[in-house]
Amino acid sequence: MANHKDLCDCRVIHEDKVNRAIKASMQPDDAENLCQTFKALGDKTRLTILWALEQQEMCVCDLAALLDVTESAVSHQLRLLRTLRLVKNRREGTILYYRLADDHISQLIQVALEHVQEP
Amino acid sequence: MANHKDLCDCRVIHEDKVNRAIKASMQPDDAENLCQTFKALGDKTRLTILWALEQQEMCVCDLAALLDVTESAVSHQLRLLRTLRLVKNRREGTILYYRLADDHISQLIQVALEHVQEP
DNA sequence: TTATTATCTGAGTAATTGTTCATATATTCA
DNA sequence: TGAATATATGAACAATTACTCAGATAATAA
Repeated sequence: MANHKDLCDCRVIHEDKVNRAIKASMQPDDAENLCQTFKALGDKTRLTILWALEQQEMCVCDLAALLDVTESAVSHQLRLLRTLRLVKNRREGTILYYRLADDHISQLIQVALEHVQEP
Repeated sequence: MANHKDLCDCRVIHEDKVNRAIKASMQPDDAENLCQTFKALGDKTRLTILWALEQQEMCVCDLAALLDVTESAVSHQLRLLRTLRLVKNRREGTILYYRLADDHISQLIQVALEHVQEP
């Protein structure tokens, strides 16, 4: 992040704008979490997982079959998605069924879809 | 992506679920663009740029000052954001003022913020 | 035209990341 | 208890990526 104490080191055309932007900066924690969340969505495998889970809960090996990758790969990705609270699971015997954690994920995908489908 | 013709190669517990997920798959183009869009949002530099532009239009060198990186780095990132239609610019003399391309970007950040700030 | 300013671009590099493989854990059933 | 199944984990490798540096455009002003 910017070291805002020596702005003068670099060329600045509109110092007022820069200062306004600095004041409006996000909380570092929020910025970091936001970044991680979008990063999680920005991968084909994980996005496909989330899109599938939006319609129905699924287990690891079914997701692996859908994605045509190893179950290990899916498991690694699910751990990341769990950590970021994007998915939850429930156990039924030895099988873990994953589902979306809340409605925000659907919303994010929906808005982004609108964006990319815009003429 | 999955080669859906030889699902039998890998272990599947709920074939119906997998087939349903396959049927509900996104258009490959949409999936790709969606992925690129989220990937663009999933970077600290670009996210900071977008967050700043949500409040006011800014030029390259001001963004460089805000971020404390070279103008070249900002320019590279802005090119990516332009390609994905996340930002637009207008020229005033030699200066290019960048702004968000449409309201979707704000919405995406807003929803994601709600998610990460959830208790 | 030439000089200056603002931005862009290509190449090279260091850091990050997604995958597979091998192995470990956890739950169920005999 | 021990075997079988579903998932998780750690290490290692290949691919991607974000940055800096050096040099190229584009618009303005003298």
